[in-house]
Amino acid sequence: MSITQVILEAVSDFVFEQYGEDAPLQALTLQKTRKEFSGDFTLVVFPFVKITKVSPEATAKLIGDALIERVDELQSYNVIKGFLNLSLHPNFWIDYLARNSGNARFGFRPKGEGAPVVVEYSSPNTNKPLHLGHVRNNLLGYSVAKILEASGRRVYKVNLVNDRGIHICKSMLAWIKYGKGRTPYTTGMKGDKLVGEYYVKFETELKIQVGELMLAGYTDEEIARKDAPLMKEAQELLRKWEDGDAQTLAIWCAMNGWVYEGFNQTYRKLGVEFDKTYYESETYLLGKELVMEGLKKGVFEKRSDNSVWVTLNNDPLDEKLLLRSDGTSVYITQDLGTAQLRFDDFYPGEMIYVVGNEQNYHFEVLQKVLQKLRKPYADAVYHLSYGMVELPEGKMKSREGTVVDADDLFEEMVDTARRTTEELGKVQDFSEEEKAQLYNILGMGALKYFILKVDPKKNMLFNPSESIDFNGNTGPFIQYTYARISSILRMAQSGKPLQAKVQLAPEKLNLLERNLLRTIFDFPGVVLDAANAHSPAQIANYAYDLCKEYNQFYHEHSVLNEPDPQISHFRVKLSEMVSTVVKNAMSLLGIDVPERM
RNA sequence: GGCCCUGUAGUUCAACGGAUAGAACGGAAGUUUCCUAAACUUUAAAUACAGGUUCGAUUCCUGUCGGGGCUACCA
Repeated sequence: MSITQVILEAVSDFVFEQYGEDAPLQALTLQKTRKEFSGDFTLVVFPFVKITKVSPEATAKLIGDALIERVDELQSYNVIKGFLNLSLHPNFWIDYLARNSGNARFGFRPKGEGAPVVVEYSSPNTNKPLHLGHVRNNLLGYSVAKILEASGRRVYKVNLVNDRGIHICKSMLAWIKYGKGRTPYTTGMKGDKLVGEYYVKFETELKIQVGELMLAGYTDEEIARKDAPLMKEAQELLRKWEDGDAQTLAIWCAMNGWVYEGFNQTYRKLGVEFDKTYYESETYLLGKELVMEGLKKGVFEKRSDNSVWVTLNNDPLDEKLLLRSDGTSVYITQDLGTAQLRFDDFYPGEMIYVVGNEQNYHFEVLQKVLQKLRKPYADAVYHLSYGMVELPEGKMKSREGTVVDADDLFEEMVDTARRTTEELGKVQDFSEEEKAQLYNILGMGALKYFILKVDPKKNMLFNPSESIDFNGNTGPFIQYTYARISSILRMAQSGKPLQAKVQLAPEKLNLLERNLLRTIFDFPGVVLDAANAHSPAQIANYAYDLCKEYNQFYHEHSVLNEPDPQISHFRVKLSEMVSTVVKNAMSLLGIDVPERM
């Protein structure tokens, strides 16, 4: 039982024994004592006043006295207004370090036996290269998966590639017409970039045709778009594809292959990975079957034109199309199929979809449709909805060319890391390979931290003209703290392994050391909270706080130059513990930490 | 129109309904014979507005105003 449980149990025992009432459950929580007051844990006593019938101060004193008597680890308490600040005996903290020192998995739970979680993220289209929006998605998905794993869940990371549909046919068509047989191998271009070019080419050529049609008498641009020869051809290509036309499929395969090679490069750079990749081309048919199932069950309806619809909330305005009149599937059709497939593959207790908040409605609909189908996994669907990444001038728009390309961004970050590091001149003895590795760790770390420290559900702003900072509340700040500790540990060992034993006379424990231990103590709980909230931001903020505190300690107190050998060794072990927590926290964000920088 | 999200220093982000709303960047002023100054210290600067619930509201509720998204036989 953890010390917080011990204390809270003592509180509730005391209240019950003394007043014959159960303490309000909501009141039985401890918070971290704020810096400006002395103490480790704080109990807010206002909710107890009703029971004790005395003032908040008197109530706090009553509970405080009772706790001192009942909990051995407690040394003292103080009362400020209705706040009861509890201080543990220094021995508790010294012992806490001793108990956890050397545990490389501190803060992580072992894998549990419960139902697994499936986390879908990334989910790219094969007609466009990845951009900053995808970067947020990938980082969030990967990190949430890691955090859930650390909280003891079994996790499967899956990707769902949108590899079919009219948009793919557009880039195929443009490549057939204008591509002159260009390939990534003949041009040296990254595959996703090459294919993306033809998607753009389709749009520009289409625009020309639409312009001609408008001149020829069309009044509605929408209709002109639909009637344009290129659009007709694209639709024809889609029909050929669905009919299994060999030549069409061959081109489709080849072009998607190029794209996957490109994506994989980007994924490698990002450091994300998947346990399984689904392709829409392989799941949309199952989706159609589910629609048929719904028709049989009578929860969907077929119209005279053969299209299939579902009515939600008994509201005729809330009708959604599930199958087009020509029998082809729409977005939600294949999502029904993949949900089923995923359930059959993993029997998950939770299916997390990392998808932007512009699709909130879509996922509401998906869940309701699954409920109508009475699928056992309907309630397991969880949409991890995240806000968009905005530029100073607003939303990224591919048409206006304001999209921030993922690969370009990575390159810029790594380049900034190189320049910054070279200016500081601390790693001149590094080999070229070590340097390249370091710049990558730092540049990508800065980017990942920048994105993950923001609450997922909030929109965030990215300003391309101001590069991401390397000072202050940033990834490199945290990496720097880690590198500094590593340096101390190297020197402390200097050949021989560190003495494992932690011991210290209680009166020698100073305030900053105590603060650090108090913060380290919180890490396992932060991991669980972050898992419940699906929020890497909580991990990021925690890591920053810890590093901030360590840097203060580092500035105030010397570790290796401390004359008292017991204190010096204690500080080495404390530093080692901090570095473990920092490394573990950053690993949950998918961020590497360097031994030197 | 309907539905959903969101509004905190100049800027980018924090704050299970709890104490004097925290950081960072930028601004101002400092710290290096001492384990890495990508650090540390000091300083000015914010809860859009109006009600309500509560011992206590940035947080919950209502309204107004501002920003974003969705409301396709696109994905």
